[in-house]
Amino acid sequence: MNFKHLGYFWQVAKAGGVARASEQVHLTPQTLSGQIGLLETQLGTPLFAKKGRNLELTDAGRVAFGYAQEIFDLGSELEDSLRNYPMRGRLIEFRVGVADAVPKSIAYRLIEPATRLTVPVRIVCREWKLDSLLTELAAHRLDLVIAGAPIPAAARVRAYNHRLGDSGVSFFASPELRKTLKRAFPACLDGAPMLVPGDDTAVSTRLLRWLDAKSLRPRVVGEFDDTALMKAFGQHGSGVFIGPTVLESEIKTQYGVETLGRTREIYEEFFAISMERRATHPCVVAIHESARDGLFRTKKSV
Amino acid sequence: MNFKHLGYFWQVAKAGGVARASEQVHLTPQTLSGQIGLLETQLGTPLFAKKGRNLELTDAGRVAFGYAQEIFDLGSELEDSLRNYPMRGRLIEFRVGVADAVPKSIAYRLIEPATRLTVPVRIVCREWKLDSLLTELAAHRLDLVIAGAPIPAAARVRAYNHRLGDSGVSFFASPELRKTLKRAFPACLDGAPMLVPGDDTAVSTRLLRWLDAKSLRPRVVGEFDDTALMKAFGQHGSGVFIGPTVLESEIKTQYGVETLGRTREIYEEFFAISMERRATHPCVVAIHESARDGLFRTKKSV
DNA sequence: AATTATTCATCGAATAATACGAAGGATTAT
DNA sequence: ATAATCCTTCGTATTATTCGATGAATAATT
Repeated sequence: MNFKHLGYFWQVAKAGGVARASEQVHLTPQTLSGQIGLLETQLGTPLFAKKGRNLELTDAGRVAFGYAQEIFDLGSELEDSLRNYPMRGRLIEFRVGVADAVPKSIAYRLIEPATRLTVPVRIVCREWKLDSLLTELAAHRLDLVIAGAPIPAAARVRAYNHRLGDSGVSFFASPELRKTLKRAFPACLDGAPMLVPGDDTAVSTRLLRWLDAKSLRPRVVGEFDDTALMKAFGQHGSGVFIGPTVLESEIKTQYGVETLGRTREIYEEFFAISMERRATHPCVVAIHESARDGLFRTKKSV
Repeated sequence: MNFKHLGYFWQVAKAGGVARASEQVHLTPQTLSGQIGLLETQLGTPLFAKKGRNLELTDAGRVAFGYAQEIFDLGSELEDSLRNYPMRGRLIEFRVGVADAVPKSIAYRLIEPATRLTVPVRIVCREWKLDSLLTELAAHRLDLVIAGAPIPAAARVRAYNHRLGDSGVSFFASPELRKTLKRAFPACLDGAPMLVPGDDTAVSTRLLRWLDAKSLRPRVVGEFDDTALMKAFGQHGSGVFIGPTVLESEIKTQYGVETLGRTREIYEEFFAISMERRATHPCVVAIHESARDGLFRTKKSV
């Protein structure tokens, strides 16, 4: 794939003709025509067809143009990102927002790779409702937002989602509460006291739908926006609660609770939301790389 | 942005050194070294740092590598797509699946551009539950799936979502039913008979949450997987029903119903799901292009 | 129907980018 | 210490690209 040829093709397609493009690029028409010809023979299919005295993209040309558009957009984005890159040795600030529905321990695991850069980093962590964080992100007062759901379409913000990972959920109960449950999982949930996440979270929707599908009707004794608070109530036996399976052993030891069961039919997803299509901030790059390499898979879980 | 330089940088980063890369690319080390040096001066930041007698990516280098990876992936994907492109003149088959929750008229508007290619096209339309369609897609028996929601994470299919557009929803009622409603919108919905979409659709979740937030409690007299059937019931006054605002005038004339009101707080989204990250099938390209150019915005609506 | 102004395609000559060999500095292994 | 790797710098040779001139096709104008 010769990217120089592709670049000329892209310019000509944008300009709508060899002549117009040649002015913009400061090259002669015959150069462009020749280079595009080379690209066409290399790809084995014509990209332009004559329409009157103008050129028009063929269907294959339209496919190629779509790719070219994306490729050169990425190229100039790369240039922008690195042109004024922070000098090495200077302190880098990384401002990250965490939606309050995301478990703290998950947030830590996701963000932690950002602290392991070669350059010194100062992390500024902000926790809030997702829509407030997105506003801050749009105003460039945040570099990244960690959330449990992609950007809602209602929030008219031009930002990009990057799926970092997911996890099934486990059901937990304090030892005393567990003794009161007679039946096996998941039947034991029917009529059991239960703590659920706030109703504007994705996982609460999935949980309620799952319970409904299984005809299980627990008594909902509490609804929490903050999962840490929910676990604290659960620790003292207020009710059964759920948490990501990847944190199962951690939750058990930290809160002294036991696992009732687990399912992959309910799941939590985690997203990094940023203004650029691709990461430019070194900390964001580190987070993405780490997530891609199986943040959760490496641990013995799921 | 010199893509040749970037390509060498990419090769060297992958191979983990100039020497190893030089063997794979059949070039001498000093060539690679020099070309990368040019890239670095052009970008104004070093991409590699010496680590012992080896090279290591700098933070900026990692950013660049991420971009390069994506760029060259796209490049080879483009080559694959066009290398054995269907000969022009031959009949092209386009197999598209439509999730049954998507309104027919929306599906038509989304798919219609695919029929306007220069080459003759035969469209094979399949309508079914989303998960069945995704299975067909994964088996390459479908080229594209049109759905009202992105791929659920539960469906472990490697596919790509492309958001085609969205619309707010309008509330409709037959003239007779409307006369029985005394209050203004949206208060009139309280206690009114209502027809709702099936409970596994995204819009039904948003509708119920919206009603709940406004403390409106309609009598749900019917639940429909197929929106066309829902509208048929609504036509005869069985209950209030919703539809995308972009179809408002069409629904009014076709079913002889009247608009109670509309909101953007409830919305429907439409997605094209395909196996490739970018479209290669000419029909898919046409659909994407048309959607990007504002499929809904051009019509007088929203 | 002939004219004019576009447009793209083709051909050798000029130019700029790229690749290589030789030599040198730096780091690790023997 | 000495050899083996590895990356870099320099000057030159090769290659690919670009250009001007020319020809052929198309569509609007006279």
